[in-house]
Amino acid sequence: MPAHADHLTIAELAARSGAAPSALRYYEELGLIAASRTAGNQRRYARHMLRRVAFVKAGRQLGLSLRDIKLALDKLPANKAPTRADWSRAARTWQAGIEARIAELERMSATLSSCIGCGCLSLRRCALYNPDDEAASLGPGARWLLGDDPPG
Amino acid sequence: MPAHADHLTIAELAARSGAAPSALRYYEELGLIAASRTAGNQRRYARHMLRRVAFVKAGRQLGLSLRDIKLALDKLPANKAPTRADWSRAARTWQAGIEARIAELERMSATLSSCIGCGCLSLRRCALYNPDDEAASLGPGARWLLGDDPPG
DNA sequence: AGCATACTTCAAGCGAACTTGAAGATTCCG
DNA sequence: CGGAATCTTCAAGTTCGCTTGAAGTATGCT
Repeated sequence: MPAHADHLTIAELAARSGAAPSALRYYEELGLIAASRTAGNQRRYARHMLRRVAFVKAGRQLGLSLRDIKLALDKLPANKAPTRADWSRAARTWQAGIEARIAELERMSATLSSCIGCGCLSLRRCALYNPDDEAASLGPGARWLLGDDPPG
Repeated sequence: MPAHADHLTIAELAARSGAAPSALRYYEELGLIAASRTAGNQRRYARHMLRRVAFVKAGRQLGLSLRDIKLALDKLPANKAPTRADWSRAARTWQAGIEARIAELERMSATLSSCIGCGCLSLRRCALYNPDDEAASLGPGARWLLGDDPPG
């Protein structure tokens, strides 16, 4: 079952991408990748599909849903090998998101370590040792730890 | 249905924590939070449970599973208000993980921007424009983008 | 041509994290 | 004490991202 010239069988694509065959079929079902078919209805993948699968895995690693990944993939040509510029555009889609996520984690990390390091002197900002009544006074309460702004 | 003195009804805890009542019951089922009961079997939460719920939400925000969050929560006293030191210990559990995740995202971000910025001169390290054959030569292929080390 | 291996579809299952709905009990304001 | 609003349990449903299995077909070496 070695691949003919420039096409990969599903097992080959699976082996090289690190995604299971069942996952690849699922991705196809969702429209993230595509395959041509042999006379006998078996999938054959163009080599550039490998890159699409890598892109999917990268996105998953970033915590993106397949739906979001598809949005990025939809911007590049489906049936011919994307150019370097195509991939650049797709990758750029994610830069802002990654940076935002990093900033969020750093904020979280700072919040947690201020609780740890300072003995919680800054009660107004300490989500975990914030007196309940103070948290309650903010309305929905303690929500600001989770994305909203702290109260001042 | 305002809360008696120092206990919260499930709706009150929900409103103040931002978690749905159904989620709170689910958390209880998993042992992340606990409640006492009225004579008529309704839940009443001690105020410090608000902090536990905030901790759960913080963990979810970090991308942790409820199972992992439980592991952290299990280290602090279940039925009395944890001390500042207790919370510090619990929060410290997550510091390393957050930092690792930040590092991972930064690595990812760098990989993607090298693809974008440099015109993919560094083909050996560019996951998205890596020639297929090179990726294939690494065995399972392109996996290093996703957590393993790059090949050199 | 024979035969092992790999492929196909389709339906069902799974685990995580909840939500929804039904049927019934409780709480508490007036 | 009446009754609306809230609570209870329990079972089932939902979305996501797959995996598993059954039943049947194709591929490709010898």
